[in-house]
Amino acid sequence: MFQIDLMSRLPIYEQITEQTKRLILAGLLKPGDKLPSVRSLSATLSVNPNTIQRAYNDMFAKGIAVSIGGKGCFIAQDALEVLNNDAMQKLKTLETLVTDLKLAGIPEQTILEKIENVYANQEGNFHDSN
Amino acid sequence: MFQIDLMSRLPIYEQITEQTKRLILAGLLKPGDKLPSVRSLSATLSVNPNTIQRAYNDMFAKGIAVSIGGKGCFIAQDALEVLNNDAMQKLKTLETLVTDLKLAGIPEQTILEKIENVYANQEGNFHDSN
Amino acid sequence: MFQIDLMSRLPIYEQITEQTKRLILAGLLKPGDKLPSVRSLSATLSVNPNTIQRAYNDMFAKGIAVSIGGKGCFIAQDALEVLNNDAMQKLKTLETLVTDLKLAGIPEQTILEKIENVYANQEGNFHDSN
Amino acid sequence: MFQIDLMSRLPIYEQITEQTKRLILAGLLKPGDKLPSVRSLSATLSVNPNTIQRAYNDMFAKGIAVSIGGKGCFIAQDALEVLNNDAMQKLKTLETLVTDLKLAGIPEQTILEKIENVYANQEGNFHDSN
DNA sequence: GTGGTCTAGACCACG
DNA sequence: GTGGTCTAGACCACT
Repeated sequence: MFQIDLMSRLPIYEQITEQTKRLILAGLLKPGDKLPSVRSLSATLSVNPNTIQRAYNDMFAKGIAVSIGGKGCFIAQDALEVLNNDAMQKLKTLETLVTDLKLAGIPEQTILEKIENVYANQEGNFHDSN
Repeated sequence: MFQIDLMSRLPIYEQITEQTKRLILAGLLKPGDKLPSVRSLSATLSVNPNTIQRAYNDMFAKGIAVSIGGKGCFIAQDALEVLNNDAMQKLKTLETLVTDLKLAGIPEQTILEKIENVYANQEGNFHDSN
Repeated sequence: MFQIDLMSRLPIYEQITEQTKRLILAGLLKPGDKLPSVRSLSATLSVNPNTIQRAYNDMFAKGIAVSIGGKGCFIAQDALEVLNNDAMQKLKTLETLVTDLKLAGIPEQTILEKIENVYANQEGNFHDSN
Repeated sequence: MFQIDLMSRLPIYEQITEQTKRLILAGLLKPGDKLPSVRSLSATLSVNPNTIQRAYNDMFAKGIAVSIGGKGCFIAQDALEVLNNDAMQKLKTLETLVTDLKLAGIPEQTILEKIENVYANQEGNFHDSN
């Protein structure tokens, strides 16, 4: 379910947050769905339970997930709203990235082709009807 | 010459490296140009000299700049090659970013417009013929 | 009869205790009245029977309810005394809360209006003569 | 500077967050002020550095404080905005608290007197001119 | 069983 | 020196 890169500059707990976000955007996790328990995910990923807990706390703080007493952790009902705000920020990142590419002499056509490819590919596209 | 954001997650020394790269791409710094001395830049930016030194070491390691004993630091002759490789990596980053935006339900048109805007804007555009 | 909020930081068993207190204060439950059986309340609220039992134990310990072997659970005769002590504690909580609001720059008038509103509203007001 | 109650139901890290909030509201900490270092506060309070770190992370997430590289942690520039939102929530809490007190038979006059006392007391009142 | 908190101690990156 | 991350292991509260 999750793929951890120990060498990444991104801390493990943020990797889990990020991947959870993507699973939600991809429709593989929906609001109300249960997340794996701290201990089980800890075992699956061979990561300390504290680190998993921290990832979950991170998601609680961001409003992506909620914790229910001795029951477990669940995707928040309004997780999608949070993720939409995220997308707005990413659009800005894209702008500076493209500016860099332009300065580096990359022709506009090259970039447009990349984008065509992404949008032409239907894999993982669960939101067409939304 | 440089603009440091103390709040950024990007370490200060990397901010200096990144901005130097942009100045080169923008043509404001050319191979052979002299970089400010560690002490003067330290004073200008109100940044610890160690941090400036680290930024310069970073650029030496990447082949963007060279140190000439007793004379100072200069933009490397083959700095532009290095920056071209950089651009290739950024193209990949762009691809995952666009994939995320697609999943978030951002329409392709929105992204294409952003790119149009960047390329339509002639500011700082010194490398059209590359 | 009870309204459980699974998301609340307040444990479920305390939510039941608190709401029982309010029902007593509102006069909807009187000393000697029978409380629902653990099993039936468990079913009604879709809450684990252990949790209901814990809530009842909580109320026994506080002197709000009593268990009569084989018959069921009942509101204690001196439940109202217990609740009066409760009110004294809440007055202290109110004081620190108002202190915080004052520090936050909330004008006294705003708070006085809130209180006026509560006392002006006659709903559920069964104890005016106490 | 901080007062920790190990027996409180409120976790230590939240006690630190809460007390920091009050210090800000009281004007004893202003935006831009430096918070004690993780290690020094850890020593002062005899609390594990991890716990202090968690408290600080909590404040970062809430926008009350910011962390600057190897420099230290500081009160965020817009901390006061965050605290104002906090006050709005507390006003709601006040309302339910007063409702409880009314039900418990506490006369309105008693409550009004309490509030008079708080607002009459000028101690720690740094915001009169704001 | 679940999540939540805390301690202890190590290591890294940044300034 | 600073903060940030992670592991290991313990303990508690709630369901």
